[in-house]
Amino acid sequence: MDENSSGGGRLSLDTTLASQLHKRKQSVDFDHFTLSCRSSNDAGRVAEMDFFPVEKKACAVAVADKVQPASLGIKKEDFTVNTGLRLLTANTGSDQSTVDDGLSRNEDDDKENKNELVLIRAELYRVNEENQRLRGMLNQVTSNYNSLQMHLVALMQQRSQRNGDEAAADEKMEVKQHDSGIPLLPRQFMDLGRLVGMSADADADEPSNSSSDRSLSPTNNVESSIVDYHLKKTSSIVSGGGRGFAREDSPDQGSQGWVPKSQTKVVDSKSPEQAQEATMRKARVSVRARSEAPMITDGCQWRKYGQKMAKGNPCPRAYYRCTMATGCPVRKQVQRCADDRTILITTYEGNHNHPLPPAAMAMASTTSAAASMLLSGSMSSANGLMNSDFLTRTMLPCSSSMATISASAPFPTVTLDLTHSPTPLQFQRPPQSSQFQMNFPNGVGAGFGGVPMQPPSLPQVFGKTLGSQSKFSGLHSSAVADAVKFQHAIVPTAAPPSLLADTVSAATAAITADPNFTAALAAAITSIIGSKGGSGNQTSAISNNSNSNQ
DNA sequence: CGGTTTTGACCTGCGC
DNA sequence: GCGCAGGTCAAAACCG
Repeated sequence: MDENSSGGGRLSLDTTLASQLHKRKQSVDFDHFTLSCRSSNDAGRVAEMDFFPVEKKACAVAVADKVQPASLGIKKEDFTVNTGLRLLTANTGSDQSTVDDGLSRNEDDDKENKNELVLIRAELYRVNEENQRLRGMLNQVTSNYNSLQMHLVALMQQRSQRNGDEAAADEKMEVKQHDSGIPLLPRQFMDLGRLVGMSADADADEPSNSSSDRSLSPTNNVESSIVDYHLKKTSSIVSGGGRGFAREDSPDQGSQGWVPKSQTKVVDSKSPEQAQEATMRKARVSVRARSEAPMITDGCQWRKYGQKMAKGNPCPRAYYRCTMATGCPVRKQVQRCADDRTILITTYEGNHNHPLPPAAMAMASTTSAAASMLLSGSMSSANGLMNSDFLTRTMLPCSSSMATISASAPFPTVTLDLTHSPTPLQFQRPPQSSQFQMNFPNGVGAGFGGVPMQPPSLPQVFGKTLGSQSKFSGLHSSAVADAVKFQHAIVPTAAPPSLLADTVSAATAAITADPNFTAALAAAITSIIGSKGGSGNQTSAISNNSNSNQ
């Protein structure tokens, strides 16, 4: 746990506070608003920055409104406003001017100031509460929307099952559309989008976990709910078991943790179709990132349990198991790219069966979300089978983050390629660390740096964009594809609130993960303002980056 | 001394 | 059935 997070939490500030300060005639220069933050483990060190640049004043207020103390991992009692403001507001005005006015008057002013301070605190607290209440309402609405959407999907699936020829007809239509130059959405992708929405829905439907609750007490509820949704949905098909990297197919196994090989054999009585289904669900999330370090920092504790020379790669592949809780089924493989040794490929599988620290939440929820997205896609086509001939491709010039969804058997894999175009949110750890931090460019799925993302992160981002905002420039059908690659680029026209929240969260991730607070915060603000403006840089792409490892 | 890493052996699935 | 490759086990070595 990075203790800096508590210091960073004092960023929280809103318009009420600003107006109160204005009333007090403290000439707070918002053009050069200096905010101080004291790190609890770094006493005396004050990080300062020009918090509200002139041209972004308006946005800055919104930003301050969006930066939830809860999302920063701080408690309400840490919500001290006076510390930073008093110290470093450039021209503190009355407080200091009273020095010459005599002692009694000074005391009166002090009392008055204290009273006002109490009021400000109360107001701030109230606004914060209201903010969280609104978030809860938003969650509720989203939940309702998603459940309706789920109903719709279910109905549509029933319909498509009734009509066996529908799939063929759809393909014909798609080809027809393609010929006519209309951007079209392959059937699988439409289903994928919808079901991804359902993933987020499963998350949102979790009754006892409002967003505020989750943000205050980070657990793995997010990811488990997302993935459990799919696992529950397929539990009648998937009998679990199997061998190797993905043994935790069934939720029961997942919750019980690591199951010895001998025990997994018992449940291995399934038909070939079921076996195929099970295989399809061994989803992995692979992360490609440039690093000289042997391993990326994802907030979890890992124990190496094996190393192998993989075929076609001179670099050995290392196998790690999560050791944050006994029996945690999560594993990861780490290997350097054969083509470019500076690229580190980390492949995650499984879901944590224990509470995660904020630092681990980000990666866990992201990988889990990506996996669930993949699983959604794999089971979403009408017959529950992946059509390996679909190859959809769109590469947009502004896309800076890359993700490949490879559904090639036996392990469908989402590859997140972070080796392109570094962004403001990408911070390197200081040299003394043997590991490094990374973030999704533009905050999409961000949070690898080690701080909680807002719960419905990746699935929501992908789901929404896949479902409603994506534009396919073309459809390419290939019968010789040895690996199924869905390629998809997304250009949101405006950042949805959840995305913005994710961005903020990602920004806080960077802040708490990186000692260079000022730069991190600047990057965060830039990121947020960029997404608020809907300038189109909130771009996510699922593209064809072949993972040589998979 | 307990936890982690190393490394060779072993197991299983898959293709031929 | 055989060989190969991926993945895991577990004993030994290592480390703080």
